[in-house]
Amino acid sequence: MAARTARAAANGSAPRAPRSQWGRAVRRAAGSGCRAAAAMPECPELHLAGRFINGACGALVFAGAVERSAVGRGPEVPFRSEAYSISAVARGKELRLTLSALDPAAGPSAQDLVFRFGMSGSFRLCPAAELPRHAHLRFLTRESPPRALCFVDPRRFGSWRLGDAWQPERGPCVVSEYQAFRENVLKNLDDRAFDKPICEVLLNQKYFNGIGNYLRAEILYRLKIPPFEKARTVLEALKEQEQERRKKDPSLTLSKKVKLKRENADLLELCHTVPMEVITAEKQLLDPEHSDAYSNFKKWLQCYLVPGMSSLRDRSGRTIWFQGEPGPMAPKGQRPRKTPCKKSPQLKADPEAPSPKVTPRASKQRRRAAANPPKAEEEEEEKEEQAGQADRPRKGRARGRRAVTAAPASPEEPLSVRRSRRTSARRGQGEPGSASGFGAHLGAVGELPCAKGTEGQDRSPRGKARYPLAL
DNA sequence: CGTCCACGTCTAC
DNA sequence: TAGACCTGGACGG
Repeated sequence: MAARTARAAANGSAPRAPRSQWGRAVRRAAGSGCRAAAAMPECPELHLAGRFINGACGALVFAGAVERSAVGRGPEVPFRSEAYSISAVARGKELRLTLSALDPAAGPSAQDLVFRFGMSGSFRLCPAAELPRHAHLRFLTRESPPRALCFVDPRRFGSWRLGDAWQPERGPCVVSEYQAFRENVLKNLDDRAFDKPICEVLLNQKYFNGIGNYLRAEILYRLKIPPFEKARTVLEALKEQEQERRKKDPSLTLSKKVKLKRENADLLELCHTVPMEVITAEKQLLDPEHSDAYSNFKKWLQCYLVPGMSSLRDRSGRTIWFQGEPGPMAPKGQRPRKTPCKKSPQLKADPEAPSPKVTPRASKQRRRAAANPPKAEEEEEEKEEQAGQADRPRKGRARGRRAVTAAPASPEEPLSVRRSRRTSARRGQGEPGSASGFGAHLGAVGELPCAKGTEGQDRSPRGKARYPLAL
């Protein structure tokens, strides 16, 4: 596709195609008797996982013990019952499962678990005989060919803990506790946390529980807020706006107020409504009939991973996608990378490259620490029978599923690769295996609440800055 | 085959 | 504020 050829064009620095683990997981699940809650773990996905579990498992009866893989990053679950049900509720980037014995007289009556999904966690319901790889926690149904509700997490950054407590440091959920979330932010603007650029603060789960990397880009993009504007500046302004609005309101009818509010949503409101769009839209994504989940999601994205947008590394090394000015607190020494617009490569010698020019070195390096002791191979999965007791046998390469590459048996090979990240080493977009690239066939989207309006191509309307601050 | 990148926390200098 | 923690897909050579 054009975007791909455009690749090296621009600055020779276009971010690479989206790694579609997500789409893959969904498609794979759809094709194999598995039902899946989509992964892309930010709060919409956690909420959808909860909805998926309540919907797909609400009527199921589970039985026996909870199985854990040898490498899962969480404790054994000390619950066993001849018949129990499972329900779920999400809060920000956490998901709580409640296992409830149907006959409480017969043993432990309930057990709560709180999950975090890391970068790759998801839940799936599959035939127990066909467990997916990396199914680190499994709840088995009592049916005759049993099925398993699995917590699947290839990268194992996810985890679970026993008990019903949410992580105490995390703030109210942007989706399910909007008012509390809003107040928590506005009441604490003197916190040093808000000294940072808005794009970095949006990832602070103490205040923005549920926002992750794709949501922050989408939210800032909607308002055209420069990502490296100071957070307090942005949010204080919003406080005043709120009061202004309140003054004018009395004269308006309720429906007008509602309309006004929707059309002038501020940053904190968007922290609620943007994730809500995903939750609403993804009814289809969870629907196994809808094999098109991933491409629908891609079409929904207006900024994150979108060709034509700029990107920079923030101070924690995460890529922030945006359009227009990066803002005053942008890290120096990085050129904003512009991804090629899908059509013509026209290499605009990146017009806006505000200040930075110096040192082409990126600030963040991913190093491969040699700290990889020869890992004891783990079989995990199917038969890791005992091994349970061992407090933490982790650290293995989980090569489940025989087949392929049984992982080099060479414990040597410290893998101490130093990764120098050339700022320029990024490539083009394009999603092989998916007929529709970004921006293609927008007409087909149908129901997706695409605020952009589906005026066909052109994802970068470069238009109206809604950002109220003088810069 | 090697390199780069990814939806997120954590803890150790 | 660097890393560590992981797997795996895409791409370049």
